[in-house]
Amino acid sequence: MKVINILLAEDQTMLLNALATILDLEDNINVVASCANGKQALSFIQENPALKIDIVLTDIEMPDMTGLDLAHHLHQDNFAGKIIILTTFARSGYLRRAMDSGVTGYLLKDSPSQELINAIAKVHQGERVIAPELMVNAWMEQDPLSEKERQALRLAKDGLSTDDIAQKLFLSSGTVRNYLSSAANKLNAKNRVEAARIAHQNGWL
Amino acid sequence: MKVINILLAEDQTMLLNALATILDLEDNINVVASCANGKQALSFIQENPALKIDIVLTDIEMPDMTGLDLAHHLHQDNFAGKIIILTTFARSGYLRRAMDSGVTGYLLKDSPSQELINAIAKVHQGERVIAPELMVNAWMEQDPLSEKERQALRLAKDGLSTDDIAQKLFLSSGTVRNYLSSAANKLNAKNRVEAARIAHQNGWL
DNA sequence: TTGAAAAAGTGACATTTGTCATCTCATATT
DNA sequence: AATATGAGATGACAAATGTCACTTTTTCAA
Repeated sequence: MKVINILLAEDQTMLLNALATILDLEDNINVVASCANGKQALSFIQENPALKIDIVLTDIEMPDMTGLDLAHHLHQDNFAGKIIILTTFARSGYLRRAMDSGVTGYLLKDSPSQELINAIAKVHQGERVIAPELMVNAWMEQDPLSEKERQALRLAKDGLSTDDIAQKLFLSSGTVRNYLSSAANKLNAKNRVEAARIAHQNGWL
Repeated sequence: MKVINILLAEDQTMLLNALATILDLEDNINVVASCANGKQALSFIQENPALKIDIVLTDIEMPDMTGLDLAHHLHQDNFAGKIIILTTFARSGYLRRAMDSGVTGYLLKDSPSQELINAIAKVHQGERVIAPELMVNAWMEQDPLSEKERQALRLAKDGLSTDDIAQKLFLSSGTVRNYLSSAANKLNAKNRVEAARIAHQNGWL
């Protein structure tokens, strides 16, 4: 029987350990590395070019380097294996970015662990596996925000004042207000706070 | 050897399944039930009074009923077993409420799975186990918010306007502004958004 | 190099939010 | 009955935010 070599990247140690254990219980799966973030995973892969890694299974939101950034880097390096994203969030923006980075599997942490095991087998055989929750509104509308609007929203989300945001972004406060106003407009929000919430929920921040 | 009977409550199915699997691998641990939220767990316990459950291991933030509410109910019902909280967040407000509900273990999902297994053994022997990250600022300052301030902040966090909040709480908009103002004051925040963020981070919402 | 587009800034005004002193009214206290 | 006490309301003002038309500056391709 062919063994599938897997690298894990997940910042929640409890889940990382638990996943490593249950995957290793499968006799056609071999966990070759457990990493706490994208940077660790990327380093490991680059420093062990001889090691055959069939699948990288990674979370998205992690410190140092996110799973999306990891996928992006691997894609550019022509990484030979497949990439599966395992995340809490059914955000269409995340899925889009994942697809753009050549990801072939996107599962939610809400699904049963057996589904992960099935997905690993399918992806290894060359299939795509996308959690059904995402297919629904996946191609809804894409991120309407400009980069500056995104940056301003990100700061506004934490309650920074217009002036504080202006300082951080090296912009005039008037410009910041313009950006936030247009962002709220694009997202049909009544104010910057609601706009930030909507953008965040869609994976646009 | 004495077997420890455990009930799990965790809304993230992947983690729930994985934890159930690795705990069942331990030969002195028996997972008697896996529940998706506090309500399910409470029902199961109430409907199976004959079943001996030594430990309830529960997440906090879950739909329908949180782990803190579950602990509160069990405490009032004089539940015979121990309760261990397993959560992502090191929020002092959560810990305080947990302690008030007779919880004897509080672990973070950031810690390795082996630590959970150790904690289960210790708690079963009557010890308390609190994640060290919590001890640091645990008794810092307690929740300074009034109930109305809390409610107002919760709504303000999502970007509701003063008037919207007033409607939902059946208060005049002036009163809402007073509450939000005094909340921001208590939390040393510059505005309602920052106040909501601080309160949320401390587990006060 | 020039001229259209994009990015950033300005100014004016309306609306919302923050602050605070004060008022009302129902509920306890004695 | 007299009086505290606290939740909620009000009004006035300051400050921040939202909106929009318009100007200036930068960028970059023809």
